[in-house]
Amino acid sequence: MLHLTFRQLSVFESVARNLSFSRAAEEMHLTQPAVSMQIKQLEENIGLPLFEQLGKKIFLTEAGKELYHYSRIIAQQLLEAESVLSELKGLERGKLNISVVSTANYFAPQLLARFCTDHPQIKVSLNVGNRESVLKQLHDNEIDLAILGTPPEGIDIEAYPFMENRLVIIAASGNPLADKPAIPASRLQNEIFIMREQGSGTRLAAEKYFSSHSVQVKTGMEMSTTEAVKQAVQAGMGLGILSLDTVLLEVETGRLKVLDVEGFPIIRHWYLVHRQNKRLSSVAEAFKSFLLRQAQ
Amino acid sequence: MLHLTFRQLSVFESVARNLSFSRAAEEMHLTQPAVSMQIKQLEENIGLPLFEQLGKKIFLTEAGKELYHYSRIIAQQLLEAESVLSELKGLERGKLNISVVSTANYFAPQLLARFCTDHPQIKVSLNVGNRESVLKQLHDNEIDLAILGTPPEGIDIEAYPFMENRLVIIAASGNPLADKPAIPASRLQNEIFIMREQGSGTRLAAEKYFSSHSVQVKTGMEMSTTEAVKQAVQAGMGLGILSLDTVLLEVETGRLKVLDVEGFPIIRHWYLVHRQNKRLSSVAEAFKSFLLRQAQ
DNA sequence: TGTTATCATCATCAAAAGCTTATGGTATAT
DNA sequence: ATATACCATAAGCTTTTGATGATGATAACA
Repeated sequence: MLHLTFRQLSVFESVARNLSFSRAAEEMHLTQPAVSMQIKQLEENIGLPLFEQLGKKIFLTEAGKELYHYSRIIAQQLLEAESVLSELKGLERGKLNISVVSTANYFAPQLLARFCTDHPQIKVSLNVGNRESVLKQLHDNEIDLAILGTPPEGIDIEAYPFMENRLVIIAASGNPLADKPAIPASRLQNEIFIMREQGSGTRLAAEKYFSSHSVQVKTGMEMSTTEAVKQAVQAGMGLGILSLDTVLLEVETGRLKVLDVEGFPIIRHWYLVHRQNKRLSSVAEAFKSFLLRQAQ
Repeated sequence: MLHLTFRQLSVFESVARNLSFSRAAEEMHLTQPAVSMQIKQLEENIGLPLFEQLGKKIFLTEAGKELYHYSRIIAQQLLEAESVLSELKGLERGKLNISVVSTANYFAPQLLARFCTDHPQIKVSLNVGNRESVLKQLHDNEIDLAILGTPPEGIDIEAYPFMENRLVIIAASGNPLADKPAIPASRLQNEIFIMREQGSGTRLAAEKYFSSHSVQVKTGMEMSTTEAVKQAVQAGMGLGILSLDTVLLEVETGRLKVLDVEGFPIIRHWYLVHRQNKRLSSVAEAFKSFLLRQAQ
């Protein structure tokens, strides 16, 4: 196996370029014997002469020419690596791997878009999934950051709230409760609620509300997506509890109504989450502080 | 400037491939702390973490992935360089730069062809020129070897005779001297000779012959090429003195006759020549000994 | 012919590179 | 809860590396 050193190669490159040991020595701020020694060692390593001296002049041997070729390629690659890495050090380049729960998909893209405008060279990989799959990705270290409505229990996690997550009760615009002010919790007794599936953060919060207000509601209908809940509510099949963020558009256009129920909106938060001890890339770090600035 | 070592890179490559410090240590016959230290130094050099540890597992950071990419390219180039150089060490590859004086062009190609048959991978650059230009190339170190009829005077040269160079007097087939046996030197008195230009080795030898045999000949016609001399002689314009090697074909077909003159053929030699202290490539060395074997 | 430019060699020294062993911390698995 | 698998860190040692300055040899140059 060839055991060269970068030092040897770069000295060699200089000598080959200048076709002079002395010039190379000057260029590298060395004495001439130092250069001679490096070249000698290199030649011993390789087992072939690289230069030949005829009179005052030196020439590259065939082997020297070949090595010069490779040493330039290698130097080139090193330079390139250096520049890529130093870009990575700053914020000029890099990739942000982030996953968000599907509910967050209603606002996360805008946030990312704003971030990308500030850092145009950055690549983003945004994953949308249900809570479970996002947590798995986090655990498998496939992503740098995640956005969740409820930080997971595991101690291995750091979670930062960065935005309010207002849960509201929505109804179709034709619902009798629509536009009624100050609806008491008890009025919800026996109402039909379209819910997300078991395990969703929103659902947990809703159930906590119902039990703490001692209200029994009918929760037979389970939808696996927020969109399905909205559709069902809009069709008048019952009431829904959702993040305000996910229904902004429908409320604005009057297709859905937000009910003014006692104890609502339930104010929760969106959390930016990453594994503890995770060494965030500078990009991820930047996005994190970008989001946390939003918190104020 | 990035100051990496190949050691660091190769250890890094192993760790990145195994995604384990301990496996890499085994693979490289090192202890695990040794690996840790190499990686740590590498990370310090670069200024970025290359791995992150989450629990038992380690992962490449973004920077690590980039560096892995480059380290593989560089390793690849090194391997390639290694193989090219080791081929150069043997006789599998390489280039032979040789120049011959134009006269030698009548036999040099055959010699080269035979040599190439034995070493098919070798590239040959054959240059044909007059003596002056060949000597200049030798001096400028543009060629490894040269073939000359007369070794130059300079002390800076090594010359090896390897083949007889018989100078003969030729005449057109209709010449009255043709086929006469044992022509005395005096018979040449006042004959017209077609000669090569001043400075050619052949001409020098011829003039030496004439003066030592006290013969005056007419040497008005100077030709700059051997071919021109042959044509002129064939046309009956006079006699010529040339290397036997250059007229073999014409003698065989009867177009030219070799005269049986006293003191002829003048036996000289073809010389293989290179600069003193020249570090011959293994190919050149091989060709040299190939030619010298011909000498026997 | 002497002067100059250029590379090789030698003796010597300081710095660093590179290891190993021992030990410690932490997350995972049992 | 304990054991295990991993990596980090520290101390100490040897070897290698990289340089320097002095000196020498040789070929080109003037």
